[in-house]
Amino acid sequence: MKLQLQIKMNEGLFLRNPENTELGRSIIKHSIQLIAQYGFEVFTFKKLADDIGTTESGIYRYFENKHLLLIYIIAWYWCWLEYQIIFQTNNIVDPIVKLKKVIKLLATTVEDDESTSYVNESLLHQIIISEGSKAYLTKQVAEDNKHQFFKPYKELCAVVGNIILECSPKYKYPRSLATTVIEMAHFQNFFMNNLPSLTDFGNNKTESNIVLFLNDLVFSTIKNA
Amino acid sequence: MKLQLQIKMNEGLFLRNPENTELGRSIIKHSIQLIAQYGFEVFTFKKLADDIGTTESGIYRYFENKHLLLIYIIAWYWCWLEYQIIFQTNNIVDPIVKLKKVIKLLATTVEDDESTSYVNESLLHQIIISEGSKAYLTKQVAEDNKHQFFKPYKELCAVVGNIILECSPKYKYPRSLATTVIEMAHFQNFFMNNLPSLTDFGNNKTESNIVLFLNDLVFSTIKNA
DNA sequence: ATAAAAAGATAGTAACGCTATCATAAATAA
DNA sequence: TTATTTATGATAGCGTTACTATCTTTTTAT
Repeated sequence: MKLQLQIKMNEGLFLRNPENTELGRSIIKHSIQLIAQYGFEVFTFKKLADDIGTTESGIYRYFENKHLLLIYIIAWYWCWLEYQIIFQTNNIVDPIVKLKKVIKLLATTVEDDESTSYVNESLLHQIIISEGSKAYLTKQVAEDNKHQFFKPYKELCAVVGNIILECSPKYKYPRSLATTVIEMAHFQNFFMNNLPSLTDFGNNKTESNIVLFLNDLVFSTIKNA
Repeated sequence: MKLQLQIKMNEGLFLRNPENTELGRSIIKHSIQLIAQYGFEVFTFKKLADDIGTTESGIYRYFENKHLLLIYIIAWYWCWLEYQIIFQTNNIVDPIVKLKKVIKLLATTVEDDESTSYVNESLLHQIIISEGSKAYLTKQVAEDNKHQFFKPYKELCAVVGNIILECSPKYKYPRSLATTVIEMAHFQNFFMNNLPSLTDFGNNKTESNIVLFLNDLVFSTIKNA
């Protein structure tokens, strides 16, 4: 059995749906590669066009600008991750086991998902770590938010927040703790690999250490409620 | 008595020391205003030059590019904040009281410091919230780190981490917890004001709520060690 | 076979991110 | 005081970025 996973994206993010055409899928695939390689600031539509073997105008028919393309691929990742979390925690009764699983999924590099042919989740995970917050840390955040561009991220936070509440119904800050865990799953990873003295993982740079840190943080906090 | 606070900045950040000349101080002052107003992406040296009443070449004599200027003003803020923390926690014996004071300083909007004439700390605090992580979330982070551009941030984290250790000598992740508190002091603020459903402060958007959240997070965690 | 949709090709434009040069004004040293 | 460095101002130029526009060719659906 081979299933294809389709994610329904917000229509305001693109001019033409990239999932429907060969060129569109190519844009997604190559933009993930190039943003991971160059970083978002250095990435341009010209480079993307050259890499694909098309022209800038070809890209502009799909995305208004590179900021919306970034939001698109990041939103895609949050959708995909939420699905992973729901799928992988399904049938787990104990909310504590569930929350541990979620933390592990958040803080661990993903393997490339075969059911999404033109998306490399592993590269995308790297992009989330280095570029993720650039999606909303802008002056247009209110405008973008009105268009619901951050809904997938919000939904993921809601899912994580609800599991936190299952574990500890009296805890007062489930959503802020959820965003803390999600952001720190990525920031601690970035710091560990780039500015290790900001972390306690300098001697042993493994993701499992980040998981241990986050587990300790979360469960100490909610136990205390 | 009127003291002038001088902060010794890393010489690699500038071509000509902006603190030593009228134009240099004007560049710092106006860049803080403009970055706060436009956001870093939209901010340009041309706009800065027009705002000051000089030319682009004037700016380029002080800073190689806008990225280094951003790092400069952010590093300046971390230096200033570390000084504030050391000053304001001086003579406090109880490390728990000290740590609470630190969290408050991190998460609360500062008033403009009179002893630093050309820097508006309140605007700078806004810049830290919205643009702070853009200083290091780049592909040049290793290069910039070699030049010690992030030393002030690291030092601040070390100071906070040490106070955490004073409170709880057995706690295993003092530095990661320090970066978590510092980053979340700013991210929760950004979320509260721009994407409030990511936090638990939607009904009552005050910084004191963020302080309460962070206090609960930190003290639950280290108590548990 | 025909129409519609998608892609390719090319051109153009304002702004951005610089570098270079030359003139002038202000501070300082001989 | 004169000479000289140092800082600033003014202008020009260049390759790239971030688009917009138009026209042609190819692919796909009816």
